[in-house]
Amino acid sequence: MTLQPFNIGGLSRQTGVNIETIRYYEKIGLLPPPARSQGGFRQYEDRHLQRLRFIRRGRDLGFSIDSIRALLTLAERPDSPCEGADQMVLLHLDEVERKIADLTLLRAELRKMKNCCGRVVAQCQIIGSLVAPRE
Amino acid sequence: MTLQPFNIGGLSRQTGVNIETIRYYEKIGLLPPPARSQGGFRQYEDRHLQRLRFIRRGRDLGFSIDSIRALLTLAERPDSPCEGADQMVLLHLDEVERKIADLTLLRAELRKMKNCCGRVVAQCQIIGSLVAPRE
DNA sequence: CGTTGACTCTGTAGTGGCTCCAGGGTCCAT
DNA sequence: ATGGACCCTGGAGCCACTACAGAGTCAACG
Repeated sequence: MTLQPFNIGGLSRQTGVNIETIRYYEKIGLLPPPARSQGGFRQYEDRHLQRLRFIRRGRDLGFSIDSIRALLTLAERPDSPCEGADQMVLLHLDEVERKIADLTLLRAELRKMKNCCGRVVAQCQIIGSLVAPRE
Repeated sequence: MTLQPFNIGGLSRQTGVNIETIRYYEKIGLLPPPARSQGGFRQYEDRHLQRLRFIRRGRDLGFSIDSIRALLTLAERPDSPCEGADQMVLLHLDEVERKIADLTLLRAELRKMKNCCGRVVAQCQIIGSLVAPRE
């Protein structure tokens, strides 16, 4: 538990979130604006730290800003049903699985392409398969 | 072999590339500007079709616009050595493999998260793991 | 008390690769 | 001559940041 408020740099170090990104999150209303010092420096408290860690973790898991916004709203109402969260995870999981499938196909294509002729472009398999894909 | 020049809509249909995207490719110098009709319509020829198909295929394979530019330059010089193309494919393959690995980890995390409690947010595993990740 | 140097502020613009739109002009078949 | 499909340009918007300029603040040291 941090008792003293800290600057944006401290918050950045404690969360691994870029300073510019923190300010950006404030601008788009994801992180509440903190108090300011007399000179105008942002003074963060523990609640900001908690919230930013939540956001960071959500981003690391690949959730969009909008999804995180929804998850934060949910998290703030401990008595509300959590189907919404469940749905979002399932949706996102689907998306991730689709991406993995796509990239796996891509990888296969690229593996077919490599092992180039080693000579000149005219015989090059890579260029060739871009001009007309091998079936 | 198409003999008559065709409009942007025709080029779009033959390649599956959006009209707006075609104009964008022209603007960034990826597709050479075609002749124009008296009224100012773009009139494409076979070489544009070939080139755009190459671009499309490169994009489908996940290459960046810059990489495609380089590959096109290579493709235009049939006598040049094709190490460059080889390098680019290998680099891109590495990247794709890294992405697959990342997404696979992500998928595992998301699978751990799902099967939510089915009740309220206070006991919700999803929200919980965003607040403090399970180890 | 003054200076130094690390830190922070605001506002704006840029990234990639498109996509969308408004407000107009063109083309061609009827 | 007209209708409807097509096309034009220029600019803004998308996502989630990132980079920068030019200025101001803070705290420790001498």
